Amino acid sequence: MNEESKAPVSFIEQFIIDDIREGKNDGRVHTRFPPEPNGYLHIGHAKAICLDFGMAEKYGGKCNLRFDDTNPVKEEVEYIDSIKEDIHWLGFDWENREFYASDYFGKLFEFAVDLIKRGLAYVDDQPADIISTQKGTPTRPGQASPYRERPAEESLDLFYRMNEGEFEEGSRVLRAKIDMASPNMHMRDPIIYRILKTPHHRTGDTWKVYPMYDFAHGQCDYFEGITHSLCTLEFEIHRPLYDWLVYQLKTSDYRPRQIEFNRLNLNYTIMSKRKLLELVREGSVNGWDDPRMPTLCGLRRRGYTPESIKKFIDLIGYTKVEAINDVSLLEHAIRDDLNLRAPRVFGVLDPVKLIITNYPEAKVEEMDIDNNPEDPGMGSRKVPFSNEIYIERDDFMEDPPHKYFRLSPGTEVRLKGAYIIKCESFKKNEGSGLIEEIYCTYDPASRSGGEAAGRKVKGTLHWVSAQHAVNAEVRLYDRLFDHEDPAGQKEDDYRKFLNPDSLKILKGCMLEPSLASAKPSDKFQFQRVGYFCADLDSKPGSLVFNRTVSLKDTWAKMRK
RNA sequence: UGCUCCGUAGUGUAAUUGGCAACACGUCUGACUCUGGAUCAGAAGAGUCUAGGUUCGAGCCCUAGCGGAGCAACCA
Repeated sequence: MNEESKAPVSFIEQFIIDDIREGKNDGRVHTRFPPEPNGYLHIGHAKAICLDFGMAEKYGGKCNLRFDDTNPVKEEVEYIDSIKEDIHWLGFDWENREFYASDYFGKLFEFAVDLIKRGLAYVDDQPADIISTQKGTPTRPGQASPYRERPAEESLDLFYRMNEGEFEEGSRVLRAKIDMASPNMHMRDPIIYRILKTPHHRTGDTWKVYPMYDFAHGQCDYFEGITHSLCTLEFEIHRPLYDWLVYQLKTSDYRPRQIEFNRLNLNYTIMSKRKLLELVREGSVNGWDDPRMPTLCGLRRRGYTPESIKKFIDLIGYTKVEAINDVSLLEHAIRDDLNLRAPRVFGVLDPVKLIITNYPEAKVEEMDIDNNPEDPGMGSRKVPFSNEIYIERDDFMEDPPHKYFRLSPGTEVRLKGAYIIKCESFKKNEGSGLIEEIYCTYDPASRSGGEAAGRKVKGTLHWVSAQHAVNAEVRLYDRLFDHEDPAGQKEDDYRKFLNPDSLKILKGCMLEPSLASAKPSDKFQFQRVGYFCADLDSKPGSLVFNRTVSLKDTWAKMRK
């Protein structure tokens, strides 16, 4: 027996625990993740993936990957590979259980035939708008279709002919015969099969009729032996239909159970696949994997790790409350993760030249600097130091305000891993007001690790030797929208809230030479600045880094 | 004016058979630091949507309201 964890479990996990204890379905746990291949996975899907695969893993069960491909008009093969890649990236595996709803088209068709024979389904010859108005409204019961009592043999004949391609799309549908007066709209003789002549990406033109979601999902669960069918809240109202269909299908005591949880919402972004597609098509972002996108490929390119995403999802939990999560929690999760594993490096984003006037011009020293103070095991590296260096423009002020700990005329500051320097003078372009060069002297005895190294100074700066620096482009990403809930504004289109400053491209950034060999997706902490990762576009000689997330900055906060 | 679901600090979650409302993020202090950003310590912040009821005792149970979300695609 494993020792029980004391952490509280979600209501879903509690259901699973109870079901196991009661011996339901022989105590099996078998879940499924059922994406529709019509777009890229986003962090909201990650929440479902972590639950589906996570519960199976934790309770010794299995989780199937099942593509929900019942609508050939909307679905494309191109998405299938990206979906599989993203799930694997998160660290989950479905082994050989890669299924498709279309695998079951034959069995589903047979089941439909069976329902017709049992008088539980009928072909309706009416057009969509008539069927729709006959359905009534949530407050008013529906009316029976004139075809509702049509003989089974007639429906059967028509259904077969529908599938032969004899009838036009939209001319006839197959409906379950349930209850036109049900307070639940989904029980008012739902359409279960429609005619579609678009070829299917897997079954080609074998079929001319395709099952609707409601007629496929629960039955597929049943065919696969799924025990816990976990989905989002909006399917709650479908559950009676799910149960009704499974009841008609069942041949034993085994029953899959649908449980609904809240979807993931994040502030300052949108999660709708349709809108994300619009952003891509309209060029508001540079593709599905734009680092500003909440897609898994976007987050990956941005520098997020799978561990950080799982941690975040773990933190927000599963409930039935429609919640809007704060991005700062996501940012906390990635900082927390990268803090332990990202090597520290020096990168000057907005360089200004600093000349150490008493340091020999031709001299170069190799400074030994820790790769990660959080983890001595990560070792150290040599960083060249010389008389001309770059520091951050922000790190010098001609007229510093109170509590400014950085460099200004007459003050001292520590160059991280090197010497203490004192600003003696500076050169300013009188036209632009821009500082062009800063002149300092250094204290040779203050070298890190040296005899007088213990001397305290208020500030420590990062720096890069000018002659050794490698040039790079740095992309500063910020939230995609400047409104907390861009999609929730009734009056305004979400596009109105696109943040014009969501991407700032910096050229001519100066990085320490060790970064010259950085490979795409390598992650670093640019000390005092933030976490960065080499972009897919990065190549030796033309380096590109993405800012994943900035470090917390109390100075910046003080200035507000 | 139907049905279903949901209302706990700013945000997200806890509070296993009713027992002084807890944790994380965020915010604010302070300490420490060769990352102002790590870390550590501490603080503020809800009396659990409202009103009744049951009970010695209710966030948990009951009733009635109020508020929010979802449901009327040949989408999933």
